Amino acid sequence: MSDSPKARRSDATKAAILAAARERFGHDGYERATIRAIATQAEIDPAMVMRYFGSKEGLFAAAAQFDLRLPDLGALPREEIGRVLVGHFLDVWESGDNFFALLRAAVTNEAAAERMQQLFATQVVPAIAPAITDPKTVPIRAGLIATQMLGLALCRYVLRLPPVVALQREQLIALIGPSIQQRLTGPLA
Amino acid sequence: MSDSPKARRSDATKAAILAAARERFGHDGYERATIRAIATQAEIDPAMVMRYFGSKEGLFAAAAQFDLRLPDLGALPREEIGRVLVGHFLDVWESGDNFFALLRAAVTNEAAAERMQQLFATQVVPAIAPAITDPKTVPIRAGLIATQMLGLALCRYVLRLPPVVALQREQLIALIGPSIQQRLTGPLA
DNA sequence: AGTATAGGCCAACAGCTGTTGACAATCCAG
DNA sequence: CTGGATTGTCAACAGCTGTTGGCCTATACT
Repeated sequence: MSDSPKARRSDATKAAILAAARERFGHDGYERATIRAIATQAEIDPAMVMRYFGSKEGLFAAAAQFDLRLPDLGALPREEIGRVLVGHFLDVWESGDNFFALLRAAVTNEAAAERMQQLFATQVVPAIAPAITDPKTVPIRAGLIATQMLGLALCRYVLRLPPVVALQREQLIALIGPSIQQRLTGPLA
Repeated sequence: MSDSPKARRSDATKAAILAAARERFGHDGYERATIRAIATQAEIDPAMVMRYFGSKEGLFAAAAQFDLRLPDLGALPREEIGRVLVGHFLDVWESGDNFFALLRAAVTNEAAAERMQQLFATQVVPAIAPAITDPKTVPIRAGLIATQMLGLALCRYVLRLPPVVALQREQLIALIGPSIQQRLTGPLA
């Protein structure tokens, strides 16, 4: 409540646009999500989107800033880290933040893919680092964990492979948690 | 050479269109790959695409039929199956077949996602089955393997996360092969 | 009060999209 | 050679896209 110079009246509109944008981008992907559809859902005029965000790319850049809110792994019992991580990722995907917007867009849009790389480098790698003894192996371990977690999200929420959809939260944690744990604290090969 | 009634002269054109379609769909995704761009690359008129494939959807359906050519896992030493599978998947992704066309499209296109489910059910599950002792666990094990392998392709070839790109073929086989092996022959949880 | 300014809407633009139909060229059987 | 079918080209369509500038209204400041 200190870093906001003035509470402009348009902030509510901006927020509505951003919320609608995350939903449309997440549901339709970057190309099929039209500014007109986003504006209609936000109950404003398409021209407002251009006024506040400059262009469709600008809107996406603003809508694709996410905070994974990864927990402090150093404060956890070492054997539980894997399971906690899996549970946390499931929470993120099933939250209303529409993380799908970034994933769906990153697959067909170069700029979105770069944003995904940034998110990996600035949030995933640092969060995972304290759980790993040999600092040199941090990027590789983080990368391998990303393949498993993003692959899970891809198969479960995007492609909806039936056996992966059928698994319940607790089963997923029990099945994948140990694998993640292995990537963190086990030998690399 | 028996099921082809006549070798029509247009078969070459059809093949050129399909090749160009796989490349454009794979590089740009379903929405951004335009019929005009595909036709230009195939050096024919856009109208030919409509004549031979009916619509853009029809073209994609024809272009998105892939054969993973999965090896007979029953003929392999049990301990090598994981590594062989990882190597084979890397081959598939790096082959000229543009399997990316299906993956990229499946993320933003519902019909393509269903095709991916079909491919999983008709090729991956049956191929993996002979390596698994308890038949009841086949779909779950196949699903978990899919999350790891598709996640690897996503992070390495689509998102291009630097640590995952940096790993070489042999390293990937050494790192991920045992995990796949575990999913196949190890205990489920 | 009056006025500058921010918030919002409308209509229109140029460009691209998938798709279509009419027309020309080539091939092949009789 | 003749006639029909197969290949191919061209131009155009209706619709949708991101984006723009003008215009009106309501708020906030002096």
